[in-house]
Amino acid sequence: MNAAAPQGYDPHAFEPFAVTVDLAVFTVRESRLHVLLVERGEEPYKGHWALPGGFVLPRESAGTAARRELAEETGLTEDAVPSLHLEQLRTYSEPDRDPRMRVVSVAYAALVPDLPEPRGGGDAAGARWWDAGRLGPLAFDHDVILADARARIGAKLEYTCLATAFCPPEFTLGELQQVYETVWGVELDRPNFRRKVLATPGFVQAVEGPPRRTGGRGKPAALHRAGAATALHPPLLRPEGRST
Amino acid sequence: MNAAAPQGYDPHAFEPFAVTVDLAVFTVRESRLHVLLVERGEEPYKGHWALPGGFVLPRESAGTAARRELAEETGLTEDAVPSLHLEQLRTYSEPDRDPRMRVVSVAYAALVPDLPEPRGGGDAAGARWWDAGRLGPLAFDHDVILADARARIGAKLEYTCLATAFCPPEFTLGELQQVYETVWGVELDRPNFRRKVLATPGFVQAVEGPPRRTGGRGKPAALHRAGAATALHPPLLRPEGRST
DNA sequence: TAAATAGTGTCTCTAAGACAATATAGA
DNA sequence: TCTATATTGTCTTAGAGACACTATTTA
Repeated sequence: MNAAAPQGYDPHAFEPFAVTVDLAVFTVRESRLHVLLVERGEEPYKGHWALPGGFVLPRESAGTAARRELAEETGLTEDAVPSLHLEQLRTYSEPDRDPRMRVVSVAYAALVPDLPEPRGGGDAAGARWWDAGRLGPLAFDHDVILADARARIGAKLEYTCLATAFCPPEFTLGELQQVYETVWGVELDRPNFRRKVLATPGFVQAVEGPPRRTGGRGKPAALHRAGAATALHPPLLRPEGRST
Repeated sequence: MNAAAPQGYDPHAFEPFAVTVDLAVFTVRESRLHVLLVERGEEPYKGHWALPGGFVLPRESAGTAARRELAEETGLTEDAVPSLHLEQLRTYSEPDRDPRMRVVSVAYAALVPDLPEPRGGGDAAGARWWDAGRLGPLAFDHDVILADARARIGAKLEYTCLATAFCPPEFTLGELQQVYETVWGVELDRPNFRRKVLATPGFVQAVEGPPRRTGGRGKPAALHRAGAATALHPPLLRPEGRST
């Protein structure tokens, strides 16, 4: 953008680039990784499912557009959305990724706790959660975006405290472990997981009041909140470097 | 890009988005991290230094544009460029990041071995290497992009075999260690570094022929090539989690 | 009681950190 | 010789993996 424009370049003369955002919104539901998809009502890919997203408006950054879309698609209240984890993934710009026109899409990954089914605020009329392990082909290049998003999230669980973003404000260590096991597709040893989490300062903080909560019929578990730490040193490496 | 366009949206009616790439090209020179910058000859930021970059052409992907710019700016031959490490960093899209028009820029980081001063093939007339630790403010938001790029590269040295991308085809373990020390800004214990690198299958492979090379006046070191591995399991963590 | 989940303790082993000692070059 | 770099080896310690055992709930 600092180099001279190509000879004779005039931004208005070329077919312009459209810039959009696409969102891979993940949650953990019933021990399965789920992703929020919307059904396309128009060609191309009519009837296929796609990642939610939309145009970046003329005075918006891509990040702002992504947060706006996230609020619209999840139907969450204004004050709940800013606390959700949303991170830029990468940008997809193959010339023919959309047959209608030249569209460059900035992809984002969002992590949310288990939410009710979306009641579309905007375009999300046909939005629902899908088991990320049982998806047919998605519209456009969204299979690739989704795979990249899963890989990124799985990797970040190793060296960040991101897993708490999947949990409600108060959670048990068992629930936190479920997040790791679900995203990584492995089983972890409970005592060792517990030792690691508690040994990392700021990962979680115990909720002092002795209230406890049951997960079914065993012993109630102590509740925790997300701590202030964001990085995990040393990391919590997934067994054998499998990537699902 | 799947949601309906905003009411009355016509791609030609709005001020269009321009899409560019910006490159943070790094090398290690004389034990210092260097970055390739170009001097701006026009307003805005005339006389300031900036990351090399340019427009994404109508039939190009951003990745293709980045590789094209990398070839132009480094002045390398066609066959040398494809082997260089080039990775997408993230996209910068604040509405006012360029005062002239709406420009969305996809940033890339490139790692190259120590190269001669660039003799500009194209727009790179005023291109040169700068010590990344002694930079004045750059044009546009390029300080932010550069900082993000350094952080990413430093982090990736921990869990990938990327460091070899800074080295010539054959290198000594001391040179490889220099890469880590320079990028991280720390000193590492030589025997331990050596043990770790050699214990990671596929990180480096010894060059069998007993040719050796001197770095000054000590004992000559054995030569190695980059191996086939890309990931580092377990990672080579930087001491104390400092981020320079 | 049995079954299920939460939590504690312990042993082992890998690998990283510290650092001594040896090897081979140039000045 | 001395100095500088490369290379090998050893001791210690932090932390992960495996797993036995105890605690507290519901059925």
